[in-house]
Amino acid sequence: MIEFKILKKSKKSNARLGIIKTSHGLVETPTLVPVATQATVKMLPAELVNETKTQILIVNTFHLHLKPGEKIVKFHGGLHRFMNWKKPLMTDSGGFQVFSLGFGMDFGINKIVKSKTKELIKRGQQPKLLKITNDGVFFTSYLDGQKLFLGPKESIKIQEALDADIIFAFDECPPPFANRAYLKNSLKRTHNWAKICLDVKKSKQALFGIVQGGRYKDLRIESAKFMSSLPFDGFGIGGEFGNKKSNMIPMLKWVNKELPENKPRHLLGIGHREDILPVVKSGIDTFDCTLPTHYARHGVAFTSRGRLDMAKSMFLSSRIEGKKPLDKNCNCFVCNNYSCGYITHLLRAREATGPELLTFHNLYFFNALLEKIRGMIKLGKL
RNA sequence: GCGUCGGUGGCAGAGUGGUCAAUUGCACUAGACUGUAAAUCUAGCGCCCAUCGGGCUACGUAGGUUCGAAUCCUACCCGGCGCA
Repeated sequence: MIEFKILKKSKKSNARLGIIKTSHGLVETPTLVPVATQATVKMLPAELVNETKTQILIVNTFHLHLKPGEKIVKFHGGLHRFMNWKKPLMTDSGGFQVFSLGFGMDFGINKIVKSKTKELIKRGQQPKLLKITNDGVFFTSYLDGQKLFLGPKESIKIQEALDADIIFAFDECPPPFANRAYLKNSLKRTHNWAKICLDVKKSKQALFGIVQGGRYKDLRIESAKFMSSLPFDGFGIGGEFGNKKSNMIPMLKWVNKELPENKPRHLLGIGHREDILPVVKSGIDTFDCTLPTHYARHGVAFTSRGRLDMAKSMFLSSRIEGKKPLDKNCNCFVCNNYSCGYITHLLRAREATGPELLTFHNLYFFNALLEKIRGMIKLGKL
């Protein structure tokens, strides 16, 4: 069970300041939900994640089902105890893997397609490594080739065993350039699965339904209305947003307009630095993104002076750059204690501490930013 | 001194008469990454012009054999090892 309270609604935008109350504590919204796919934020022990101002994490059902299996997690007392995370948790349903291990992999594409692409994927078309049916999805495990099946029932059962505070309905995250017929069919399936998820769930966990519909306004609105009509505790907004990222904000506005105001809205898998403000202004309460942690491992630091590729030799040798912290406006222990030059050295020497420090900083940076945004909403400035 | 093995691009290390500007790894440079198959992937990496491509100089040094040599021969220089 969760409770959602809106503390303030902006007059300048659709932004809202809120609190999600769970049995593991409060989540002040809007907030980033860092990603802990395999029950860990890569590179950081839970104690350190806790010090990045992180309020809630999202863990992945698909990955934990494969390894170590939900029974093991349950044996250890559920996710919170297993991973020593005392604050709130979400689990994703595995729906994203329908895309990322399916068409995403086949075509080497991401959710947001930047180049102009013709509609490639037609109704009935199937990805190579998995088969999508009306009941669910047959996966071929990338770990050992074993066949496994994940549908709404299976996903909910696994998520119940994992025991996060908030769980998501099993959906299909459709590929960015599926044609309308494909998307319509996929949406029907996702809607059907949403009802099954609600029927099957026995636990007291909060269940969020996921709005899909691709880049089509009518499908998005239809999906938002459909999900709103069901007794979900909150909503996720997922999928692709067309060939241009600029389509995303209008889409969020269509959808958020239809969703009930008193329930939390989670945007799935979005969170570049420049996306955050418009997303919050559109009325999103929470959003998860691998960006801060993922890019950290690739040597990228997010700072108040922009995105820095810390592996570049200039940070090592430049007298000015080299001695500075990553971000003089940041108050994290990395910025308080370490220089750019040192971090660059660690990255180039392939020392794990490099990505570790960047992961910490990036999470702190994003969380501090959201804290600031919450402050602005409170003061009526946003 | 004699014998022997070897000297290849920033490094390591393939190639051992044409398909070699030279496999591969590292390093370096650039790019990508948004519900994580991701501490990953892609590309470039002798010099010069260039769109495909073309030209030049290169495999210790100097000669030679050959239509053609990083690859064979000779001498020299340098290094490892063995024997004096």
